[in-house]
Amino acid sequence: MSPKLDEFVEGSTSIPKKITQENNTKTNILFHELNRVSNKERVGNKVQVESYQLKSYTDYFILSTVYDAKFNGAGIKLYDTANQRVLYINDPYGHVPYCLSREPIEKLEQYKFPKGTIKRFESINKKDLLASSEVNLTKIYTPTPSEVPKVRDVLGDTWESKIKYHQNWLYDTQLVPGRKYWWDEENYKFIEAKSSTSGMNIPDTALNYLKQYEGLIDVFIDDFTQEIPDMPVVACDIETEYEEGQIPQPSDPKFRIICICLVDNRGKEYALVLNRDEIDRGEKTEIIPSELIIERFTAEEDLIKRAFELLVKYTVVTSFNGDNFDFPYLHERARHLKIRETNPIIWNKRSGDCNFKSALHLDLYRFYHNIAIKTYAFGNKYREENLNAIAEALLGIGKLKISTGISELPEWELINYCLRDAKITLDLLLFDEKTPLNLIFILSRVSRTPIDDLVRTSVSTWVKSLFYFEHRRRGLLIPNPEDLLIKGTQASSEAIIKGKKYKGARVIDPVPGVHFNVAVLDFASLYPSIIGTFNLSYETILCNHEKCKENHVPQTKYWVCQENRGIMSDIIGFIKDVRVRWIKPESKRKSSNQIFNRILERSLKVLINASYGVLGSDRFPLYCLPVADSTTAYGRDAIEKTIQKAQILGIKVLYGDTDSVFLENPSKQEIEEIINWSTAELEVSLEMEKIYRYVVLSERKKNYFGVYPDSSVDVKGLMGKKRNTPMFLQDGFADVLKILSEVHSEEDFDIAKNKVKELVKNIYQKLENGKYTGEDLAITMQLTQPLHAYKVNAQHVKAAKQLENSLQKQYKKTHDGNSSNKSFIKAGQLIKYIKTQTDKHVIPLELYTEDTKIDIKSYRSMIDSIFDQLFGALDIDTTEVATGQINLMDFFG
DNA sequence: GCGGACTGCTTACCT
DNA sequence: ACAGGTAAGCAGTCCGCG
Repeated sequence: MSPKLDEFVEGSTSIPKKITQENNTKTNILFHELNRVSNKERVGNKVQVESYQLKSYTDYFILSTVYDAKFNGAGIKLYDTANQRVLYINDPYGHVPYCLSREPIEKLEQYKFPKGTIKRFESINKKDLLASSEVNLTKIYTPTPSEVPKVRDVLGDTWESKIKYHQNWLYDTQLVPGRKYWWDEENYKFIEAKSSTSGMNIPDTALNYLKQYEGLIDVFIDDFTQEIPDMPVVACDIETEYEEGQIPQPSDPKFRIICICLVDNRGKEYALVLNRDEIDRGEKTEIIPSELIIERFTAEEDLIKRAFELLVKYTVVTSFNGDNFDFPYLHERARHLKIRETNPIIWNKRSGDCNFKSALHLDLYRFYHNIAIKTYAFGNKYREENLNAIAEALLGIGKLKISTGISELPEWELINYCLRDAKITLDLLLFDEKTPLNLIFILSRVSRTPIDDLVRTSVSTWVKSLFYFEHRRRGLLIPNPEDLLIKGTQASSEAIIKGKKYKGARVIDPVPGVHFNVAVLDFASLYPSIIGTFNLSYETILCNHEKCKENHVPQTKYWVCQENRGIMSDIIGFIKDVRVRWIKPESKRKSSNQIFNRILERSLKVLINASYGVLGSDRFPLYCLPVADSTTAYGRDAIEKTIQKAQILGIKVLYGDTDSVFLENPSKQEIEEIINWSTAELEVSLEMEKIYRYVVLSERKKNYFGVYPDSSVDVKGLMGKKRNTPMFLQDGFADVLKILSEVHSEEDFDIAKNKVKELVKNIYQKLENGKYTGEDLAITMQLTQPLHAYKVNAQHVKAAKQLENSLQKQYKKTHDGNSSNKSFIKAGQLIKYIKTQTDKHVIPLELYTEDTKIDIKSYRSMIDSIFDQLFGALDIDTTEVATGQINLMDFFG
């Protein structure tokens, strides 16, 4: 029973007869012979076809799936560990696309479907959680995935018809991307491979908790314990020529590619450069490493071909913005130069994605741009999402500064520049023992999202995928978004912010002043814990059981089911408990797996923290308002009860936000008592988060700073920290904090205050005397919309408009009076401007000159407000001055 | 015509 | 295209002033 390998070579469009044998009705998976397993690599004009056969007892990692239109079925990318190659195979299971209808076959047969829409009908049973009963459904098979929308058009009501085919394939086969499989030659299917590194046993303490999650641990265990393969990775960066004011674009690839750098994780570095007579070689600098292989080309075609030849050797190709620039440009430039046949890049113009058949493409711009990754995985360490900012924040090195435009750069400098970009790109995927790559793998496994989709999509897609996969595993009908609306579209609470759907967290009024010895307790993963503990899920909220109505959600009119475990609470609770009961303690223990465990912990945190948010988003396909509304209601209840408890114990609560309480000088016993009480009474675990030597609170919420016992400072929300504060003030603020961090007692404050006085006086003087540069004074603000979309002519918008005008004028000058039809200033861009005494009150930094009249008054009031925030609070305990209302000028004289 | 009270827009932060 | 809550600055508007 040996598979015929060449049955499906390129160009063949017929489907083998065996595929029609739709047997195995038990699992609804269709088997046929493995039709084609080949990995093509073309070198030069020769086409090499490497026939390949899946072997038994070989480790294959499933990387991703796609819909392969040529084959009309799923295409699967496997990583073959034995040969360190990516294999692209077509669906060996013979899965057929479908959607579901509630109508019986007889009824469906009366409908008129466009010709060729229906393959066949099949009657099946599934469990409908909303009806809490079995339902009879008809599975409507279609020839290709593109007929599914046509079925929907005719029937109106269909289920599971909006799931992407390549993802649906994974849910049906229950194969998990990122995980390791063996090929079972006898049965023509993948089987789970034994993990060589599953040495990580679950400690009994954790296991006791995880037992309650019926069988989930068996299903997910390999996600957490399996090793991640060591694959050949290459980072790629290209440089092109360009003209002033014209950014090279794939849609018009008129500029030459002058340099391509490739850096891999096996120590190889390539610089492919175009010989240009007009360009100086320049001086070879020391920065260029000796192991760098430099290849020079006279013809751009040869340079590109060589890049292709190198790229196809790798399993993972990584880039920074390769989806939107490097690879589409390379693709189109190759087409422009008529070298189509060796082009390994697959550019999906509609989605904007670039892929390789023989490799995974991971565009790090898209990954780091992901807000959940940015906040939960990297703790907001980088504030801007460009290569330089991210690399500087995470690696400590940024892009190279260059002396002139790319086009005019001496060759050595060009190589250095391009090489640096490729190097930091590689590092951004592999730093800290491959933290980002491992993060991608684990998230992909747990969320059941193909790896290349994972990098390009946001948490809502990941959580959706996880929920869908689990519905399918349990034989449950996946509800349509409309089905969930029966639970109510009107919130039970009223939001404090206008335009929001429901009420959120509770923020406690701070007690202004300086407080020594403050303990901060917080609830561990408050919202996920609530969802898990209180059984919140779309089918359990407002359930049909009369008895459950007693189990009401505090501060709302909702109740929650006590009979059945909710699917959402089960999954979210499970992952939360894996994290807090098992992985988190493990990641603090010294072991050979410690770094891996830390990454694992962070991956779970990303999923967990985002899971509540998606439930409250009306764009999420399993959006359920009462669930989100209840989650925050339980949250408010928890923090309010904790404050009451503290007060009963006689401990002063100084502040609290959402899931935290700041306690004034509590004893160890008191802390312990509150923590024990909360575990028992609230069923949500409260933890000791941190202790401040002292904390300075103002009358403002979400604004404070605390000093730890080791003198490090924790600043929250203060203006001095915000990025739209001019640099001279951010610096001044940092200096003041440094002085304050050295304060140990109330007496120290007097000394510190004198130092601070001097410092602030100095800032005033420097401002008056014009000692600050434009950079120092510039206010940086993000333009979140395109210029024309603004309703209000805000200052940063005014500045951006001035800059746009000036750039247009400049363009006109260099292009014979033709004005550019595109705008130079785009949404998302940061605008730097300076406050002036000109008619518009602002000027963009780019147009600032020595002669520009600064609006000193404005800047002075900025100094006032920034330091008022600090001293308003400081003065309360140290002097008897009233809260925060003193003007700094009066105060410092 | 001008300033204060007010609302709404915008950004950046906190949890 | 994950949530709501808070602070701050400014633009724009209305109102009262006779």
